[in-house]
Amino acid sequence: MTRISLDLVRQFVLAAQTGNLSRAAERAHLTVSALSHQMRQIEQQLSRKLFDRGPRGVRLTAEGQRLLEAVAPHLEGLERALSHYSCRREEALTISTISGVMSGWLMPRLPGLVAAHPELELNLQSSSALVDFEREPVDVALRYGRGPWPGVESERLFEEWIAPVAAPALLERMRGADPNQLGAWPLLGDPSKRWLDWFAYAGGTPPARYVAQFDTTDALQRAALEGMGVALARMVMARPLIEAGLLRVLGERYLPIPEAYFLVYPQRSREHAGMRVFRAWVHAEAADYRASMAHMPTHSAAPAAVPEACD
Amino acid sequence: MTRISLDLVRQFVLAAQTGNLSRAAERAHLTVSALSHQMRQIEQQLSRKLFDRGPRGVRLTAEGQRLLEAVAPHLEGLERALSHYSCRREEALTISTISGVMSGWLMPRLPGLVAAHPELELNLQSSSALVDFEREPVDVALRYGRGPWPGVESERLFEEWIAPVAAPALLERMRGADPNQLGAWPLLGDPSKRWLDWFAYAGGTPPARYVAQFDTTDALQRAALEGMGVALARMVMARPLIEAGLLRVLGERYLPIPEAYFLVYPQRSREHAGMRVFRAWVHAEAADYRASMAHMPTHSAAPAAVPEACD
DNA sequence: GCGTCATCTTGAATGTTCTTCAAGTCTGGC
DNA sequence: GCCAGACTTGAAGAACATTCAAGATGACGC
Repeated sequence: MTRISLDLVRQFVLAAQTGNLSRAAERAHLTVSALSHQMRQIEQQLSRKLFDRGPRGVRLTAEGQRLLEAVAPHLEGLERALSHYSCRREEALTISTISGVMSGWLMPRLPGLVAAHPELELNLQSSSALVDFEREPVDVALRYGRGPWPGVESERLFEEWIAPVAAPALLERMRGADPNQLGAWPLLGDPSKRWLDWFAYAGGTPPARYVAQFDTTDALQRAALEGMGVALARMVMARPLIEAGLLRVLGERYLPIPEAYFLVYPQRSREHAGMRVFRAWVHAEAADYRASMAHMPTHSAAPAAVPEACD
Repeated sequence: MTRISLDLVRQFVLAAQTGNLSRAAERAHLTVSALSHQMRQIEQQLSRKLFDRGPRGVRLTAEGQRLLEAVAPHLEGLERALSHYSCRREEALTISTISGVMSGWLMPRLPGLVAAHPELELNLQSSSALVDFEREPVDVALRYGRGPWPGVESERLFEEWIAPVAAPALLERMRGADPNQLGAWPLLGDPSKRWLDWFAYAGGTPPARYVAQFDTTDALQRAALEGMGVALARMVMARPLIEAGLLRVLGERYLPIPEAYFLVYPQRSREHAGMRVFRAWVHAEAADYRASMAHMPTHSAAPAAVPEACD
């Protein structure tokens, strides 16, 4: 027995409840001819005559009535479930970024946006992988990398700097050590492998080994906060911690890296109600952030060997 | 928002419950590639990532899990409803014919078939319209007409005769009238308009008007039984009543007409389990019936003007 | 009985979607 | 590092869906 197409069943219910193929076809955005073919097809699949056709529309046969009663409640439940599921709140703007950027840059600034625009509804998501805008209900992402990326809009927001940071407790323990001779300090492995770049920039000898290796920036940062060692931190994430006194920068230098932060979104997001507001706000905040980072003592550094892109 | 295809939802549930696209594709009788495309499509339609793909199969994301839970019960209900509905009992042979033939010819003989073949399961349907074998779950029909009909097998069973019949009560009331002078009797209109043929065959003058007109043979027969008038009856239907004494033939003559009875069935019915048995039996019964009708006094008559075909 | 109208049907042509094929990617286990 | 299993991807071909145009049907009004 042939598998009955559920889409055909759906059309049958529509026709049955409308009682008129012409009107049902309109509702389905088809010609009456297409619907007529469909009804014939389902009758063939079921080997049953479901409608009596007449010049005043169609009437269900007894069997058609039975089928309608059997399937309509389930179909309704199914449609309702799908409707709930796929009904993204069009008014909520869905923003995605990695958790470090979320907590270190976006969240501290968001109260300003919410205060200025109470009508905005935001949906915030942390993710460690690049957003697939085709498959995921994300409207916009703050993405770290070298950009631009194909198929999406990529608007540069601000650069990134790295510097060695450590917890006050560690500094206390290493009281007599020279903060410019990092080779003698307990260093935490860098997920992005930038210690060599740092030593090339600042001079000195890299250590033969690190205290531990980490696969995410979050884990690295937590280890640094615990005083496990010196981390080569990204400023966008570390800066609030530094300003809070939870971490200290060793020395006075910051190394700019080729990666930057971008506002990334697919074409479809242009039409989103909150997109214009959010985008303008992010660019303004990024400009402020760039200005506040402008007093950093910097030199041009050689590009890092391995590019990394994260949302 | 695009309408979600229910057939895609069904495939999603299959893949989700199988937890492996390759095996699910086998179950769906597709290549894994087709299923992969489908899963991608539904993810796009819903703008959601439903699966995490891995080398050991697929795992539902949280959203995929939510969707599964939301739709699975309804889908199951729908599939069950459809399954019940479309599940013809393959072992039951569905036979259709008009009610007069059903009661006058088939039913009186069926006990013989059932006794000889207790394993047979029959589904009997009366219908006044020609069976549409494409749309209706009928395996075989006894059809009246001139045959053959396109798209189906048409096997001739036996001829048909007509004769004027009346109830004993009417005969009693018309005790002094000549049964060969029907023009003087109260005649019931014939649905097939054959009174003119009869008078051309038997002589005499048709009446200016009939007692009443009827749109079906059943109604005509009932009126005759009530003694309303003389009906021009078809023997296949009237004969049991005549043999029961409920109706009498006026005179000694029977007029053969061009229409006959056929066994009609679509190609697909050849494979039906009970078809061979039923078909052989019907042909044997038809042969017996033809033999029993062979002693009827008959002449060749002009063909009737309007052909009629009924199952 | 005839004409009109609304509705549905039908077959063929055209457009769209689905499936397969072939090549590729990814990951875990050895 | 290699291999196998599982899934992905784009293009080609197959299958299906829809439209178009002509036709059929039945109810209604004249």
